[in-house]
Amino acid sequence: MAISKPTESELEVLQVLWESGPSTVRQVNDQLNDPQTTARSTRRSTGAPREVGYTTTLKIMQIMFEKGLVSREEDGRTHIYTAAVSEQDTQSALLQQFVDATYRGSAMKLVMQALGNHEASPAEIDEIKMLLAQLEQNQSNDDA
Amino acid sequence: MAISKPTESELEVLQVLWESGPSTVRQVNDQLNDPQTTARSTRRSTGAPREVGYTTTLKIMQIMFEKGLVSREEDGRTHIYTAAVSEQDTQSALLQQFVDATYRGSAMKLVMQALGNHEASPAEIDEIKMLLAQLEQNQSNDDA
DNA sequence: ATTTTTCTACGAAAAAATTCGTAGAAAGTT
DNA sequence: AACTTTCTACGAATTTTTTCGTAGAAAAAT
Repeated sequence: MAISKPTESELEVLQVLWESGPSTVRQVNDQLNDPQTTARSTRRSTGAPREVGYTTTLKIMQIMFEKGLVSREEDGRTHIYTAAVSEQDTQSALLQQFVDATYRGSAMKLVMQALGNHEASPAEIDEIKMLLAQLEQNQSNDDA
Repeated sequence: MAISKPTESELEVLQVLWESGPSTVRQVNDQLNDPQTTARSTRRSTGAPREVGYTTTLKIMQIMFEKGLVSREEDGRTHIYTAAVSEQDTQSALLQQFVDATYRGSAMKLVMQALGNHEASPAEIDEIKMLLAQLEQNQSNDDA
């Protein structure tokens, strides 16, 4: 089955779970409200860093549980939530949708723009070069 | 002022306007309902290719007009709509948000994944190499 | 000239996503 | 033991986005 697309809020929760590992609702909610945290980009950039209510986060995580995006385990009175979808797979799925919706399917256009916008470090550039070399390698193998 | 983030549907309309140029509501709606068209990826991939009603498209475009996402000109009884935001700028803005939301700000991770997933052609790889060379060039210039 | 089609405008229903209040149970505090 | 805090569950209000029905004017077709 395909990965059910998480909403914006659900993705924020997943980011926390991926980054911090299994967590309680309280821990996730604290992270979301922590202005230091790198996640919660959308909210952060939109002016006032509004507080997310605890029950709001709870509700979202309960919905995610129903959808199978997270699993949970009882620990006494509280629940410990764990991401049930991998970061890689989710990112891939979202990336595909994003490329289709925003770049009409042209992944290359996206790559070029991302590279152009981002100001890559030499190390990063080298990393990409290596990946490219690898891709070329595979290509000639396919021909043989 | 920052570009107001278009919704999914609004983006679909923009794609048509960017691709086909100034158009009437009728033309845009026809495009959206044309299964040949490359746009409307999200909808297409989601099972049945449901028809979008004319007044639905009309309404969306009217809202976009109010938001300033499109401009329009009267031509007799009908309106001819034109994208009021550039494809480049919009893509850049959306890309930024997407990178933040999905890759916690790491554009490189996105680039690597996009390249890995996509199966690039030799020509495309060359193009990227050139861009990389250019980026390196700029970098050494910065040092001087 | 009458009928049919094709527009826009408008409002509001429907659907999706987010937010939060309240209640009750369990744990922790004083 | 009484009080306060901290959980979950649940339902519902809010907000955002999408969809469409209806009305009336203009144009086109018969």
